[in-house]
Amino acid sequence: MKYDFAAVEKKWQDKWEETKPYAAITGDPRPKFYGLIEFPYPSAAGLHVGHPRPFTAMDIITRKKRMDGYNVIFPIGYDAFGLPTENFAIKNHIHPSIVTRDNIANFTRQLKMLGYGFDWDRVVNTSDPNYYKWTQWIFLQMFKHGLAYKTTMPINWCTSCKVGLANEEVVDGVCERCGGEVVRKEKSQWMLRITAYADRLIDDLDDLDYIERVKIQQKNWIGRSTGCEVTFKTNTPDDVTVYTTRADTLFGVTYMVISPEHPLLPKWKDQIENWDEVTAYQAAAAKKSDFERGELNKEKTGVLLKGIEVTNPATGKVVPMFVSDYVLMGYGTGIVMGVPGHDQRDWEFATKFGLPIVEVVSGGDITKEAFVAKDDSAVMVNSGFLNGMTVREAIPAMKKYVVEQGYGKEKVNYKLRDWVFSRQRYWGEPIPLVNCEKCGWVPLDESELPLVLPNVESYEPTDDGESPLAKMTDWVNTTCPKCGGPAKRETDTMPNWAGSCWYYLRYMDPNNDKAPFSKEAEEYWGPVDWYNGGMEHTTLHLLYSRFWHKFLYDIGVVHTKEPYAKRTSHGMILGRNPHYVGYAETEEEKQALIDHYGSEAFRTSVKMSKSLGNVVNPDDVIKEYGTDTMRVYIMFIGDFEKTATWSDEAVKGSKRFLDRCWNLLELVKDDQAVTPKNEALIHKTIKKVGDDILELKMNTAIAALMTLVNAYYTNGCTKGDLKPLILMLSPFAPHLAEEMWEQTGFAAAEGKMAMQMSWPEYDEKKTVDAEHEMAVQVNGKLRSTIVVSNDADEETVIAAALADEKIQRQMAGMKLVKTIVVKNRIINLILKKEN
RNA sequence: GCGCGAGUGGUGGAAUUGGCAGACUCGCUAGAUUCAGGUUCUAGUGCUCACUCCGGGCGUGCGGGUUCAAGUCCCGCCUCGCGCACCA
Repeated sequence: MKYDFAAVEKKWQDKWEETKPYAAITGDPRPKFYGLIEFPYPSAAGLHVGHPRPFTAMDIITRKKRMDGYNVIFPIGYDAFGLPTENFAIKNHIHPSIVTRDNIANFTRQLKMLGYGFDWDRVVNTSDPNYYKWTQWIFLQMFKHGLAYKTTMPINWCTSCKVGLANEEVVDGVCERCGGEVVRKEKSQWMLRITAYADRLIDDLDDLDYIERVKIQQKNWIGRSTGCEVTFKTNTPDDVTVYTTRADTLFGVTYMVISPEHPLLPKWKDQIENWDEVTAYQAAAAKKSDFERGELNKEKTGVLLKGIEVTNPATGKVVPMFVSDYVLMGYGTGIVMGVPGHDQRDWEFATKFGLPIVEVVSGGDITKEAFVAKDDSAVMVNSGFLNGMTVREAIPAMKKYVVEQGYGKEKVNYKLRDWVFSRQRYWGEPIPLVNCEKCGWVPLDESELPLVLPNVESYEPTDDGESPLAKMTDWVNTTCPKCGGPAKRETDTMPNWAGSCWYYLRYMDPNNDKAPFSKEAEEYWGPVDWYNGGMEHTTLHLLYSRFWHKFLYDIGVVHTKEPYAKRTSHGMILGRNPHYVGYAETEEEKQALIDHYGSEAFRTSVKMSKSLGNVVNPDDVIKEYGTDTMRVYIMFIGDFEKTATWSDEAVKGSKRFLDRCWNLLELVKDDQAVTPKNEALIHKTIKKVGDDILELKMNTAIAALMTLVNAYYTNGCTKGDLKPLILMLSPFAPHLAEEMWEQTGFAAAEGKMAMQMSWPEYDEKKTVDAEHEMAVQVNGKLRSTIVVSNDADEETVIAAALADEKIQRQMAGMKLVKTIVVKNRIINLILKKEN
């Protein structure tokens, strides 16, 4: 009887739809387990093969957890606001809400087809007013607590999307989403004060079970550094303050540099003798994009500020000041002390402008390059009272001196900037604030929420940088909730990251219309026990939502400091590179590819993309092989954390494995006892598969199941053998497992589906074979193997090894000088020539 | 440049504390089953020398080292991927 996957999968999916075995029960006495995957953005293209990798993995984990007796919540939803939908809507003249509705319907169909154990009664949609009402509510709480503020600042403006971007959304100087050119534009923007949480976002990582590279990346992104500010006197009415982490090098300062955007420059206009030259430099710097300015290895530029003198507080010496764009206005104080002996950038600048280079830390050759000591045990020279100290000692000594003398203070700095929270686009949450001439920015009353996104005629973005909502004068003109006077609504919308900051909380109580979620639900389900998602969200969504959660904790809305107890990450699924030179059939084709693509063509696999024609559609795979095959293959493809390349060929192996499982039904003996020859392997497999699932090693778990099935074919198979196999198969291939469970009569006997059974138990003692094969080495080289009983002592084992025929041959003319025995593994005999 | 990770057969990838390298796949070879096979089953498959048999040598990016024993540990390199990037 051939396995009819299409009919069987449909049958069980219908049954699950009807009986809802995946419903999560708030308040249930069983221990809870909250497994979370990043909810998809419902694009018009539908699900691609990248989605099933993390989804299937968490589906398997949550199924295993259910079998271990947990009350599991495994929810799904849609991150539905955002630019691609809006752009698609504009292009096809369909309203974004319609596009979203259709895309969600398609995603839902595909996700159901994959047989995931989601609780479909908890679906959330961030663009639903019942949802974004609470996104707006949280924003208002932030506003009331001073964490949201409006300011005019240069922002990253994507010329193609016509929208402002957060720093995190600019990659290699272009828009992360569309690759469009990003320029600087002065705009009045809503900002969220994420920097107020910088320390906690770093420090609280220590107690979390996140994979290390996520922690490291977040720490690096926040970029905390501890140093001090030092104030220098000038010959102007203004002192200048610099930030440095290397206070120990203060004696090595030979010049100062100020950023071209620094507000002190215009103040000094009359005192700067070469003002024309300076303004010309400022103009040139302003023209460059951030990306150009940041490009390394380019030659340093700058202009001496003639007439400005700065006094080094440590030495009392007067040094010149320059303006140069290698100093950033956005970090530190916008003014830097130049220590060319011990900072490579300063060294390059000083070399170019012929400035003196002083050695204050010994150990390098500062005529060739700056000496930046790798460890802090280098010794100070030419540094007054610091002489003879190590760098390690000198830094605090100088800090102390600076503070005591009143020259400055200790200071912590961060690379993290506040979060640009406005978008000049239509398809996002309206910001629930109005601007009153008298009262300024006033929040809507909470009873007014949700502030619904109005229907507009034209939601196309504008070149002037105003939101499409700005044209809706009826909607924009309103009254002030405070004084009743005329006021205007904010017309920018929130970024698409807003809705995803708290969706995991809404899942706990998705239909609540009195609060974002009930206290009981949050106290029962929180925090998320295991969250899997892409590395690309580490410094975006993951950081943002930790920030929001901490704020909610501070105002008493949630009971945990952190939203996610554990975070893992999956690797990308790549497609075959059709331009890989090795795939070319003729020499001419090969040459043409090399000429045309250069080194790029040498990669065997690349990101899937429509233009390359290497996109794999899950629908097609499921149609040809079935859902269970898709699930097993995407897990078997390789190490979960690493990138993997899709192979149509290899899918067959998973299909064949499932067919072999099914075909066991034809040879199974109607006997509830376990076949003795299979017993140890069954116990070993139960242990291994169970452990592997919870370590995300699905590939080796499946390999172990394959080994077990192969053994059944060799040793024979009873119903007693089949039972644990079906149960172990159930998280991976739930449809096949249920069908086999039913066909073998277990379903009737147990009165439950396989997925509702307990995970099979194993006996540690029975995982050990009665006999072991041991390797016998002579002088470290494998020469033979012997079989010994499990409890054989060392003497017996050595005796057996020496009695072995092959070993006997090795022994001729040799004497035994030493033996090493590793229990159940290896015997190493050290032989020497007999003289 | 800095940070993180990875280099293992024709292929994807396995290998607890250092303990038989290549589990499990795909592919390939041979045989069986089948009207047929893009089905199924059985056996084989790192390279190489010897193949009548016993067997020998070499093998985890490169070069050294520690050890009875190294894919795994140490030192020095190379290559690739990802992240950050003038952060003072």
